[in-house]
Amino acid sequence: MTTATAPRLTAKGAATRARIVAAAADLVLARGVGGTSLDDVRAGTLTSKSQLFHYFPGGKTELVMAIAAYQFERVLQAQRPYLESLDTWAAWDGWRDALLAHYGSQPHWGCPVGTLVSELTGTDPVAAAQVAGHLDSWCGHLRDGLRRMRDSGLLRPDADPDRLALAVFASVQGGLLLTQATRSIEPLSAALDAALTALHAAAPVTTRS
Amino acid sequence: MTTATAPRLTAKGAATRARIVAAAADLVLARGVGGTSLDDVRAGTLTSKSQLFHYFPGGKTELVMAIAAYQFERVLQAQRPYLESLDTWAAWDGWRDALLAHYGSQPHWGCPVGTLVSELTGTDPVAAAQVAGHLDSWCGHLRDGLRRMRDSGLLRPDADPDRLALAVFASVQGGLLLTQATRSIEPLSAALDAALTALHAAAPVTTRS
DNA sequence: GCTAGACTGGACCAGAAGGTCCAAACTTTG
DNA sequence: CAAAGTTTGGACCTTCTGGTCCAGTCTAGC
Repeated sequence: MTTATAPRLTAKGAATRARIVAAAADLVLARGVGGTSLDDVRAGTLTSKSQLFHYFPGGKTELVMAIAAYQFERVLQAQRPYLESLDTWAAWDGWRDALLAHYGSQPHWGCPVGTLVSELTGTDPVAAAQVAGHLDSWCGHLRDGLRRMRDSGLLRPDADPDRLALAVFASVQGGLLLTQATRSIEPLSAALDAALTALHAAAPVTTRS
Repeated sequence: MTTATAPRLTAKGAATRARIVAAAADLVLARGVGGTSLDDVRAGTLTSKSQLFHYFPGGKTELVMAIAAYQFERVLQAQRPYLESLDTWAAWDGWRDALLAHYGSQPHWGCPVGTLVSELTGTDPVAAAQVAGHLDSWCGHLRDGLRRMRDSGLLRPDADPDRLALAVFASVQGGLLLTQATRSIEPLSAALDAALTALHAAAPVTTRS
């Protein structure tokens, strides 16, 4: 739904659209949805108002959704290839390092997807729910990894992968929120370490990484 | 700074001001700062525009700061008396339950302070930093408790209370973010459990709650 | 090379938002 | 009770914002 994107796109059109999304994503990341006007986007992309509505007939909402998808993809990319195969303790460590490296090197802090959801729930619950789907998909990768680890005996049979995944993901999001608030990577680092510690606590006593 | 509140307040004036803050706090909690106009506040409090600027000469920014302080106090209240004496494992369990009970019973989800910081950083970094001070103060209580626990031997001497506090607090904030996104208390519950598990992992092997 | 359709520029609009102002009503206090 | 100061109402202003419209330009395919 809300997928009534422009009639058809030429190569040039697709490029322009991509340019708009990329630039707008940075603006929104830095200043939030409410703090970014379409005029800001226009100025930042050297386009005109009509182009914005040509490529995003749904207006600002549709643009924001496109930004969310773009940022989500970007964040997933930063966690590859670990995210898809969180089957071993080593993979989790690699994942942790990749996350820290990614967010530590960014000029802006905070999770591009999490902040969007937080801001949108108040003004546009429908859009927020859709963006929240990305969060769930992200969390799903953690969940899948933990399930496989339980099946392979790396976690105790009585461990609850769903709940653990939720907890680890909450640590990531919370760490990023504090990272944004304090302008330091330290909270994310501490949160990830503690989350992995909690994960290890669900391993059989015989195992140890 | 930014403390140039109205000249002097009569009892009646103080009551009006309090009424404005309380009602505006609910509005902002439900719809966000950007989603709440001064006209909304005016309508929701049965006041006039001039009163808003009479009690908050700094305009919307000052009102938002007052809301932040109000919500912060409210959240602390919900964690009392545990928050001030997180010296024992039992206190941590009580704190956990108090948090879950508080947020589970609220009509709106999400942390009133955390979401404010997240939204303000983009538009008003100065105000955001001030509100972030509340978060730090909150986290400070956790930190102090953990320090005392290390001193009393409930945590291993090599445990890092500051880092652990940061991690637990990140779990709370992240859990609340997901709680807001999924409209379920489950993420907060899972996050708190995992955080406490990580805390227990920093206890001497002889101790066990 | 011509036509249909995509692409672009920018003027324009209606409404909302934050904020100002002034005059009236009420309280306090000497 | 009268002056000084607080409290309240609401009209008004300016700027910004998302969104519309139309007229021109470019591009692809016949």
